[in-house]
Amino acid sequence: MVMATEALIERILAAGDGPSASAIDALHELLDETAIDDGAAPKSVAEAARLVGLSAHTLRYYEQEGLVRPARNASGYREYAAPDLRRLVFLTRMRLSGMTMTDLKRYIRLAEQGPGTIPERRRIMLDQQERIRRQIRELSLALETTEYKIRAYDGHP
Amino acid sequence: MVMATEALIERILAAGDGPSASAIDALHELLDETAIDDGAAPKSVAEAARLVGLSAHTLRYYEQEGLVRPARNASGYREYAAPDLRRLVFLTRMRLSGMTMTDLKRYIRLAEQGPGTIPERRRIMLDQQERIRRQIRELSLALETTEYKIRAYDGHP
DNA sequence: GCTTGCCTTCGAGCGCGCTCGAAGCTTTAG
DNA sequence: CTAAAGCTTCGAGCGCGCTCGAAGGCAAGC
Repeated sequence: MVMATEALIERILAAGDGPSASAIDALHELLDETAIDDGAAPKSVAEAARLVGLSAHTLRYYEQEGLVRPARNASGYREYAAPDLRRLVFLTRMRLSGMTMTDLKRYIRLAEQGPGTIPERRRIMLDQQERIRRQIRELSLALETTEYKIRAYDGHP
Repeated sequence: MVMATEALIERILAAGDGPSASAIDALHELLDETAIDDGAAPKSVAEAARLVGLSAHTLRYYEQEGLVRPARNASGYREYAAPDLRRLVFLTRMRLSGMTMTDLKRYIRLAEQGPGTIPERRRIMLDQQERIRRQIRELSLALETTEYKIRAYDGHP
């Protein structure tokens, strides 16, 4: 299963057209969350926003919703350290995959309650995984449809 | 490219867990739009809605937005014939793949203006195709993340 | 003839996830 | 010393795509 997925990703990435300029693509360099350097200086809200391709406004909103709790410096400015950034990457991926704010808030709340909530968190991830698979199936169908239309427009019978 | 995508779809579908009960899955039986029988009696709004997994309310809304124009019977009831149903399947797939109502309206308007608009329609489909590919890449990344979490929860080091 | 259920139009409402702007403090550059 | 850029909080607003409810017409079964 894991192998099938990795092969799939390879295929899709190979089928792409080189490095893209999309803000979202920043995440592609962060495939492994541990790629975020623990030793680096903490990031400001704008830097963190750039990292995950969201706006600073949105990051503040996420904090307000309890999804992330960056430390503050002496002036009250947010400081996103490595664990905060890793969490942001996680949050962004889950949001992009269609997980709702409600579910994400529930998940983070559980995560902050310690290991006792692991079974429930595991369940949430399994459900989300199923939703993602269904979405990929839907997208594949839509992709086929565009291919069909384009072929027709290009005069293929 | 087409081959790579089809191989991809096969993999994903093979990785699934058999027939699902999701309303959206109705579309999977309609992979080929020509699978809709031209000879069959036209469908009511509720039947058409069931076919594509939307609500009757939504179908009326689509009509109001000019996306589809079913005929009416003597009592003013909508009658979705085969071409209308095919269009509904197309619309639903495009919506599920994240195409906006605005773009879809533009596309349909062009389609109703005849073959002169084919270059522009082709362009729209190419853009949509690119968007779908990016989405699949994002979803693959999210899928990996869920797999990573689940493995961690299952105690894999 | 009456009930049941599906159909019609219309306009208003809504949930989600941001998104923005105002008013003010801090830091940096010149 | 000043200006510019970036940070803070707060509350309001918004765009999308439905979603719903009211008020009434039509068709079929008892």
